[in-house]
Amino acid sequence: MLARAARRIIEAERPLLEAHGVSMWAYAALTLLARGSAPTQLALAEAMGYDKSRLIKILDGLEAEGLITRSPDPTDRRARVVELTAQGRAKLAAAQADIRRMEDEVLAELSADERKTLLAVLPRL
Amino acid sequence: MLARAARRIIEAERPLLEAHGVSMWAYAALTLLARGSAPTQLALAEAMGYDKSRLIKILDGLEAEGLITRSPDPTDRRARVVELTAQGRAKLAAAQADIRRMEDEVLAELSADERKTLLAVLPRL
DNA sequence: TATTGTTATACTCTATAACTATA
DNA sequence: TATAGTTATAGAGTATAACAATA
Repeated sequence: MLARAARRIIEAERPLLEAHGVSMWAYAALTLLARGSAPTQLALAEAMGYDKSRLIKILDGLEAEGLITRSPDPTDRRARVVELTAQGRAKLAAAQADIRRMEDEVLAELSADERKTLLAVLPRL
Repeated sequence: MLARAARRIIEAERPLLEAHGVSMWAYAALTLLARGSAPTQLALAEAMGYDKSRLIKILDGLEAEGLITRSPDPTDRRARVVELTAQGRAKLAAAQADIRRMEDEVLAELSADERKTLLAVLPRL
């Protein structure tokens, strides 16, 4: 049931993200970067539950579009600090607005109590 | 959040299913066949949200292991009726028991009310 | 002509191991 | 020697179209 619900949401997200020209994983990366809790590529990959080697081409694309910057970490020159640009923040905000709208439509199928419980429970699973 | 929760459950399922020698999609097929609501291969594929051409090798495997039978539909000789064998039912029951145990452990993290609401809400999403 | 099951093929996604540069 | 980022490659998963048999 979880997988089915997740697939439904992902399918609903796909056209919205495509309209903004970002893939699902790119969107996930932007979202986590906006939180600022994953400064380095490895930390970001782990936070996303993604592989560091697969993350590279995602970041390559985002960097080429000017949505993020990669700069060497002064305290450890092996590592690279990934940061959102102003464009990146704008793109994320625009995409998030569309997705929130879609999510609100889906959640409207539930009662207020159900919505509350679902949103409280999901992060704990 | 949905995708993350679904992934967690799927990861927890993987070793259990492997111990029984069935893949995730094979398990899904067995589960739907047990309900008897998807008699033909096409109906089964649609019920699983899977592609009919990908389903073939799943069924090939299940048939080779003696867990299902494929027989021509007398009313439409293009179609094949897929049915669980006694072995198939036994295999499914054994796997389901392990998975239910795992699910109970996960759900034990929630309160009774939360469990009830979650299980009522998920099928509707 | 359309549909069921099947096969083949191309394409994407994923996992793994190696390489570099730093530590 | 170990780690962060990168690259390359092989394998699994997926999508698509074509085909034979039947409707």
